[in-house]
Amino acid sequence: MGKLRILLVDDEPDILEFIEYNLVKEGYDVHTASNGRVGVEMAKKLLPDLVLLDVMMPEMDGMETCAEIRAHGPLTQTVVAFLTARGEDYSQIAGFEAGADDYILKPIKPKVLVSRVQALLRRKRNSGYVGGNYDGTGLMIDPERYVVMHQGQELNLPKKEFELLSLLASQPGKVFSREKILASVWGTDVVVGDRTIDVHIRKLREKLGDEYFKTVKGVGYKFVG
Amino acid sequence: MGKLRILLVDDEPDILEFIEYNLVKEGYDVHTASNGRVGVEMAKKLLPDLVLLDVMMPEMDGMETCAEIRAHGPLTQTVVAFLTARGEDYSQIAGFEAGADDYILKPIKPKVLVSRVQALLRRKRNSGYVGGNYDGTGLMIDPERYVVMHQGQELNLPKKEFELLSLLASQPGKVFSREKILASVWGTDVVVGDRTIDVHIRKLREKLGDEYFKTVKGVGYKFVG
DNA sequence: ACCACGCTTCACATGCCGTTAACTCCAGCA
DNA sequence: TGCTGGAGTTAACGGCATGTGAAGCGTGGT
Repeated sequence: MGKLRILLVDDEPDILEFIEYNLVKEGYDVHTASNGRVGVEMAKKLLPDLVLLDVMMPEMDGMETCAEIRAHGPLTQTVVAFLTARGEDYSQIAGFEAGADDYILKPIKPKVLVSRVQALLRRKRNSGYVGGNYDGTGLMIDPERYVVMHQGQELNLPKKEFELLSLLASQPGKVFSREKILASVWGTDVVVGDRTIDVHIRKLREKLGDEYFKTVKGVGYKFVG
Repeated sequence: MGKLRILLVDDEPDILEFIEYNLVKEGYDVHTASNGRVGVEMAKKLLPDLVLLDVMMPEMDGMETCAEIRAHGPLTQTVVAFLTARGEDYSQIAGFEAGADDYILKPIKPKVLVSRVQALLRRKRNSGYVGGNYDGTGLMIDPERYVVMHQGQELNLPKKEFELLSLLASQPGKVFSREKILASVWGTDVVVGDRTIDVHIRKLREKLGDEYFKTVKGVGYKFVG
């Protein structure tokens, strides 16, 4: 699981550079496009996790770009946010209707931008911080470092256990069927016995506590944060 | 379907009145509180769909209020958004970390406010489907998490009961024949005795209340929201 | 070569959940 | 009133999905 990819579309080079600088500094994989047309093409190839779109652009504006992105199947999981200048209130309205998930107000302040982006990506896939807080009671999964923080302890999990945990915790509360789990963690072509998943679940329960993993008989397992 | 309930918490009467006016006009069921403490109490009773929280409040600020709301089980489905004045940038950061779903910038413009609120509630509605209504007496079935919310309580139903409930509640008022129920929940090839459906219906009646399930003698059962 | 570790499998235990059977209840009908 | 058929109720049974401990098996490091 690599860095989170962000696609940035704006026609003003200064803004592109400014935002890119701040997001790269935070460890994101940032790509840029200077107009909507190119943006859509790049989005289709990159499959970014987040697209930041300037509303005001020549040739193809943010709304239109957003609509095209929304219309492309593989990008349904992508979060789209608008960059908009103060006073363009109607942009906000139309933007939400066009399927935007959020908008960020210009002029952009680095801290706000980063916080907003983090919140959006967290909302998309909770793979980052699970359990809601940093105060030790929760669970924090770091897919980049392959490390789990639990009650202030750094825990190194074996590959399969980590991937299983990541999957379940990516959408807390959601039930994953054994089928889905197998397909996602083991791959569709691998064949393993019935009890394999149970055993891994048990190991996670041993290491992290019983309360995190709920069995839904006949259906699958779910992670409860 | 009842009106969507919104709880508004702010210490400035002018703002309360202004926002309330605009939201009531849109058909929402708006309640107000003038400080965080009262807000939390009201939220627990009302189980609103959306809470709008001013960040700057005496006694108990928005962040704290949000944390308390987030900590209350029955309110997990509730969307929380902050109202914040321009320039309070750090509020935004802390706000997202405190579990807010969005924040709305002051000064508030009616159209933006309404658009924002609609977007938030739409996002909420997409997360689970409802058999019945939002007004607390209702029932919310979440197929993804395999749970049923009932009177603010999270209910875990066994597989067959859940599927039976899902089927009946998918079209409230419609009568499903025993034949159809068997075909849908049990499958066409499985053969079970006459009383099996009755028993499951009874279990649902025990857990959710008699009033939801109406028997139509000689025909089948129907769910009444 | 040995050990440690991670992944899988096996054999058995456990307990929930679905089903059934044997009733009772109720309404319609003659 | 008694008969009849459909539905409600209850408890008990037993299967099967899952839990569990231990034992294989391959691999990579020392």
